[in-house]
Amino acid sequence: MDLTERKLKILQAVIADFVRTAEPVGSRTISKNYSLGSPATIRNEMADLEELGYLTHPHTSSGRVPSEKAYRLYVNDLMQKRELSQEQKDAIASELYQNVNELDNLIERAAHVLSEITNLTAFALSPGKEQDKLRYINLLPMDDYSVLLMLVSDSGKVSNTVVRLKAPASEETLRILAKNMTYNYSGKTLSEALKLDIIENFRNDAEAMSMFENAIAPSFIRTLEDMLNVNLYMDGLTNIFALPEYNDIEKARTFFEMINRKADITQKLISRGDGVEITIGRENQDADLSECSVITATYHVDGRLVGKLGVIGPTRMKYDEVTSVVEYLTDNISKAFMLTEGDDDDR
Amino acid sequence: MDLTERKLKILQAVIADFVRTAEPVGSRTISKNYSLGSPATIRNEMADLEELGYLTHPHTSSGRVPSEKAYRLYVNDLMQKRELSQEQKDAIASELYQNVNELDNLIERAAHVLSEITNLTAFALSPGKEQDKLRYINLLPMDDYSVLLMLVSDSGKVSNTVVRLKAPASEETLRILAKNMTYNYSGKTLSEALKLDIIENFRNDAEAMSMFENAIAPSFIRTLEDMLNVNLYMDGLTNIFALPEYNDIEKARTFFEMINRKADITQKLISRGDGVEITIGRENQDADLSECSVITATYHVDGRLVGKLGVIGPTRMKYDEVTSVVEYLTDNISKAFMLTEGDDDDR
DNA sequence: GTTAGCACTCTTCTTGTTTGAGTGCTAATC
DNA sequence: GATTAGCACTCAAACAAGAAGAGTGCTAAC
Repeated sequence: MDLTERKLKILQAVIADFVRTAEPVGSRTISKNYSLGSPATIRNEMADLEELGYLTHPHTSSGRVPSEKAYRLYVNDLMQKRELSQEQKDAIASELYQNVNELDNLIERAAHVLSEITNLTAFALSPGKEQDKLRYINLLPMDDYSVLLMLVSDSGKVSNTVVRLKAPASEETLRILAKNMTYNYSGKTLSEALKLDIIENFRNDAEAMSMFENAIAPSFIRTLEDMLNVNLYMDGLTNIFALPEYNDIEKARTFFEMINRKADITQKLISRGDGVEITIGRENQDADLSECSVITATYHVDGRLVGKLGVIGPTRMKYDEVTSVVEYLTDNISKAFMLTEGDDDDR
Repeated sequence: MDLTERKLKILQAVIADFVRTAEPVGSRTISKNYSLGSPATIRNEMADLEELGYLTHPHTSSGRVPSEKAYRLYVNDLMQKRELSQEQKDAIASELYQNVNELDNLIERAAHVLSEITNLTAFALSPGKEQDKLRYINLLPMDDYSVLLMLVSDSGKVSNTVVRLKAPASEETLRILAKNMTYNYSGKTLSEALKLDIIENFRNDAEAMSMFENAIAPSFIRTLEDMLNVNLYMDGLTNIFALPEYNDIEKARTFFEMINRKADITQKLISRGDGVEITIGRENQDADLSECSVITATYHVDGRLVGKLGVIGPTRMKYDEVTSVVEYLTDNISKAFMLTEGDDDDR
């Protein structure tokens, strides 16, 4: 089912025009702007392309619109990587190469600049921390009845919980507890720590044991889970208002409601493949995404922490440009993280 | 300019009907549903009310719509506090009385339940930390060239930054630095700490001094600022799609764009009065808010930490109900915070 | 002071018409 | 045999005219 040279060119022209204008593309337009033959010839070719499933017809007397199959062909075989413009690179640099307190902060900025450049809705997932190891555990007295439980992992992720006690704890007890917890958990990965039988280790100290069991342990688990949580950042939600696809208030509404189910989105993102992945229209399974395309890529930090970022938009999108930007961004996140930290020295 | 009893009743009826239906209210409707006289009488009264500025006329042959002045009168003099329904109380309880790691978490939930109950866009501002005192300062070695700077305030707020060093630091140096910082800053409020001349204190230790000046100090300031930041939580953004006021895509767009300028919103909220504050339409100053009403209230935690929460919606809103809910919520946040923490013991 | 009646206004809905972009097909042309 | 000109046909979108309906303001009667 190989397409002739001309058919490919016409298909590409239709895609290019439609992506730009969002209007069905007629034979006249193609004939005028690309020298591929007369309108009649183009029409014949288009009819063939339609029969092959690459183009569709909103109604008898309108121009052609690329099908998902056409976009897929374009993405797989036709499109070429684009070099980013200097402005785009600058925008990314000035957004990423700032001082950040936390890696999450950087990820958030990445989503921001991504949405600005692509004019689409962007999102980024903070790195999964499964492989993080506990590095520091402390119990800090706040007042008589409350203690701050603090955990730090070796990637610098900090999580903490205020624990309420039924009875005041002596500083000594807290010190022992913290020391004991450090001894038992430090160096373990977060997921390992969650699995250990945490009570076992305090058999020989009744007071510590009781406090640990009743108050600390549940908070400890909760804090570990909190550290494991990945965060989803989104930006550019209002960009869709500029798209004719979402001129219909109902469409806009469904989009926002879909994008608001953060847990779903997170899940969907996590389960996507590594590297750049493009899913078009109904390839996305989800009915709410059946008219959208999603482009994601995986970034690495330290060669160990791994997260995802990408955009979501109508199937009519600049696949070449967006793919290039997403790829460029993921390549630069790790670098940016190292550098921005280094910057502190120069302040 | 005192209104007669009947005029007041008619005005109230118009408001009630318009709030419910979003359609201009005609004299027939009022006459039918409230026994206040014949349509003709009502019409005469309405004409008077219009002259007095309480009602307006979209066009000659349509019913009346309450003006901002009418809503203001209603809010000030006519409306009565409503007792929350049991379901509403339950919804709030089940949302607030959960385990939370941080106060911010609770605030976020408050915004969530507020938007669910009112069907409007809700927001909540985490407490200002100006009065928080530094309780704990530590420097934790991560690897040879990076150190985790960690600050804890007495309200349990934790903030941290990974600091990159140019030269490796001995544990001893870090210990001394941390001790020194603790000595100098512990017990100071965050704002005080920001103002102190932080270099002065290390005159007598060249190595510590140099490291502090070059690497730690800037991060220290940044971390303090980070702790002082208030967070803005929003929920129920998509609720506006259900409102006829936002059937127009342009209106929806402006709303979202306005709500997306988080810094502006935060600023605007902070500058609002204490207690319950209601601003109607153009009372909000901001042009983007000229067709909205905003209801906010202040909550307290520990009698010291203070934040705000509220809703934003069209001027046509259930002022009585929303006010009651907002008030009820702020009253319960402090209680909930204490209780949820106590719950840990029972786990 | 209140109300019935009626002419009038203005929006909204429906229906019909026009316009224009674009197709498919046939026949002529290269 | 592929390409192109020509033409009839289709359909959406834009526009206009008319009908329906809700509601008003005013006058005159109660």
